[in-house]
Amino acid sequence: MMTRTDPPSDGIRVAVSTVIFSLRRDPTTGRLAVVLPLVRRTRDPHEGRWALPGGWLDGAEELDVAASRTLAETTGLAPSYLEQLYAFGDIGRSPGRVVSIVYWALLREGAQLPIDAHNVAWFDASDLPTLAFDHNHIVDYALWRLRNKVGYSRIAHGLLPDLFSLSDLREVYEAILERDLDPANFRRQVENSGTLIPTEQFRTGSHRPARLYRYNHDVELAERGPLRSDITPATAPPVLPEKVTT
Amino acid sequence: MMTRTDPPSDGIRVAVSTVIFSLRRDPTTGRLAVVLPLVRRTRDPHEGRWALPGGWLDGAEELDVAASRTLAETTGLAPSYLEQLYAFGDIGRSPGRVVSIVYWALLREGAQLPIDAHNVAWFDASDLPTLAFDHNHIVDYALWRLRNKVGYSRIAHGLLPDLFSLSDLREVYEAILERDLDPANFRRQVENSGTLIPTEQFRTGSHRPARLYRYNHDVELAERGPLRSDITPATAPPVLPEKVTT
DNA sequence: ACAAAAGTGTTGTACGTACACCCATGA
DNA sequence: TCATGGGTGTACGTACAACACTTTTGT
Repeated sequence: MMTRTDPPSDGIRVAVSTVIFSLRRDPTTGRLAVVLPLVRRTRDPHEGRWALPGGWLDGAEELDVAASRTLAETTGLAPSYLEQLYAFGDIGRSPGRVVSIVYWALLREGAQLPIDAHNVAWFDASDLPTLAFDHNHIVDYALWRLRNKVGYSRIAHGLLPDLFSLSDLREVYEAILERDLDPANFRRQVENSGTLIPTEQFRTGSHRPARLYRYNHDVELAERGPLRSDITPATAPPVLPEKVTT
Repeated sequence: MMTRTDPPSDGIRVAVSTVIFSLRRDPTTGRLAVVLPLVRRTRDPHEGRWALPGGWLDGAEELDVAASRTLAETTGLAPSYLEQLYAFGDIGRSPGRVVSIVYWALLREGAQLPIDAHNVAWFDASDLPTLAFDHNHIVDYALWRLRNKVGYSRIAHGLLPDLFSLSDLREVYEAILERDLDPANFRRQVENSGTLIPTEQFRTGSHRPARLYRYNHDVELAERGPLRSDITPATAPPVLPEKVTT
């Protein structure tokens, strides 16, 4: 960059938004569902519409810090996983020229909004209203990434507490993928992956007690390639498609 | 975004850069290698160092258009594939605050630089000098993405001409993955993928003639999820059955 | 005892890998 | 004819989907 002439910063503004996923159990069906918090806009563009939490990037603030701040301000909680999703910068997506660096994050199941949270609410990811700006599109993409990534990484653990049963974990997968998985096969796959540490604790209360497992922190939650080399050296696969000029 | 107070555009500037991959046959070993064009910086930050082609984002220019312009200005050619890589925005990566939206692109084999190209040169991707800014890091990440993506998409075709033999295609994979593949197994895998159309043309000239194939354009070069919904309607995300690497 | 979830066993299919082997051409 | 890359056949191992089956609890 900065190879050409030097007329920078037109009226271009940089924002940071975050798609925050968590899980909530539907009281009627008893099944887990992917939910996300949205904030109601209280000012000009798209006032009254629900939108992703976010804000302008501070000139002295790292991108991921800005995303975390977003999260703290809306949910009062720290994400268990945070990853850059995409930079959305289409000309027509907002009045003026706004480039939004969008992150996506996971919260452990059962996260509660702070009681003083006004204009913030949880929505079922598969049943969203029309959102502000291109945020429906952004959520669609984030969901696609989530569903993809759950297939080749262990991010599902980012939605669970420290101790969980294999059924808990399977339910997370089923909620994300929106289809049932075979309990027997699921057990074997996850047991052979070497990422779970069995404990001697069991969840009792109904039927046969289920052994509780703990996540093996020696293995990263998700491979990220050479990004943030201070966290992940190098190994497996990520994902992210787009644009074909062929 | 834009949910908070409204003090936008600090001194933040937005740049667009592109990592452009192509292939070149090493004259001595006869093997294909991944190469990319770099430009020598002629002004202040990191003057004299090699850097990724790029420039400031124009306020009226779409992100991918800016990336394509970059490509045209440096190589004079149109990319066969273009995809956003990542938004790099660390505070210390450049004097002032610069957020770089980085794309990566593919050029068909044998692309030539325009004869008037000064301060532009091709480099072997696995043998780069110290580049300006964090560009070594960026290229590492782009290479990682390329190697990953070649495993689950057909982007390798973006590096080949219209007609190619199976050996040509295999050589592309071998160059990207930096390891030899079994010709017999490679043939079957790619034949069973349904993405190649055999022609009645053969490449003659040495030994047994090799049948030439054409890329089946009914199949996308790479899965792209819900991005650019004008191209990908609402149906066709990726593959990904059960698989749990948790 | 019964229902239901926890957990084990077994089998068939699909697919990748390794490698032996035949085919067609230029020199 | 021989060398070489093009192309086919086959056998083995792993991974996974399907599903029958056993175990352990609460009621």
